[in-house]
Amino acid sequence: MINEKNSIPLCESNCIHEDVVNRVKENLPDDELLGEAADFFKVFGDKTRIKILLALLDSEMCVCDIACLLDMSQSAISHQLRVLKNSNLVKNRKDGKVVYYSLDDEHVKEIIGQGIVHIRHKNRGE
Amino acid sequence: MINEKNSIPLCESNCIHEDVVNRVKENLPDDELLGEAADFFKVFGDKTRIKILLALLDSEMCVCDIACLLDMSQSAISHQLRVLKNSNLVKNRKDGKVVYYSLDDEHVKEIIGQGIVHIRHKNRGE
DNA sequence: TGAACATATGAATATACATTCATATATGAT
DNA sequence: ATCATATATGAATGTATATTCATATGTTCA
Repeated sequence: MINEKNSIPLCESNCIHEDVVNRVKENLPDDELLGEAADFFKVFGDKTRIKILLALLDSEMCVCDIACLLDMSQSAISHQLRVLKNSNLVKNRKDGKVVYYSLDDEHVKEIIGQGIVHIRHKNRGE
Repeated sequence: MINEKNSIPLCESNCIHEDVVNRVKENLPDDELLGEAADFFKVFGDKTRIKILLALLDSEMCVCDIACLLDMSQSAISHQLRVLKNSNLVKNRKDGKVVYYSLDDEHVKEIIGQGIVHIRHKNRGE
């Protein structure tokens, strides 16, 4: 069935509030930036990585120690450290056989902090 | 081959820097809280959801308009809104057939803002 | 009551990704 | 040079999840 001109807007083809949609559309940051933002938060969306970041907030650590701390395999930790490094959240230095990782972003603490604030707020409310 | 007593600590079974590991272990928040924090950030780790949140930062919107804005199906948006609602990031009100969604967390703006700051900083540096 | 419509939802599918396993690389010690 | 060790990495696997599709629910209007 074809929509006639001046018919009541259908949801599938038209917006109900076209003015709102147009205004919001103009204000949205560009798509690529939003994709990068999503990828950034995705990094924090894993318990193992959160733990690694919090651990490094305390002090630099080698792969081996992180694996020991979290009771996980060296390989798993190494893979995750690569993710964190690709996201520019950690950096590393090599000392002989040992590779030490440390934070490379001064915002990590605040970001995780805000997440925890949200949780506490939410847990209190319900 | 069995490790003898007093042998040099092996990475797989022992930590290299036991003191550091022990100190960090004491300072780590409890496991459940970290899991919730990870789940919280996971919600931000999706481009569609980031867009929805940013849109709602501007004004409340109905499902239909959000679908129109993002050029996605009503069903996909509805599913994502449920995720956002379960995370207490959005709330809704019903007006006849139409359901309007709006933000339910005053931190959303700052959290996404920090993500974008990180991206810009990173993109500048390389 | 029945038709049109806005939204919600369960199942299916396709894709992303975390961990494991096996192995490669690099460094230090003997 | 050989061996032990610390880390990195590619492939495989299992699990999580984003979207689609079909359909259910709830509301308005005639």
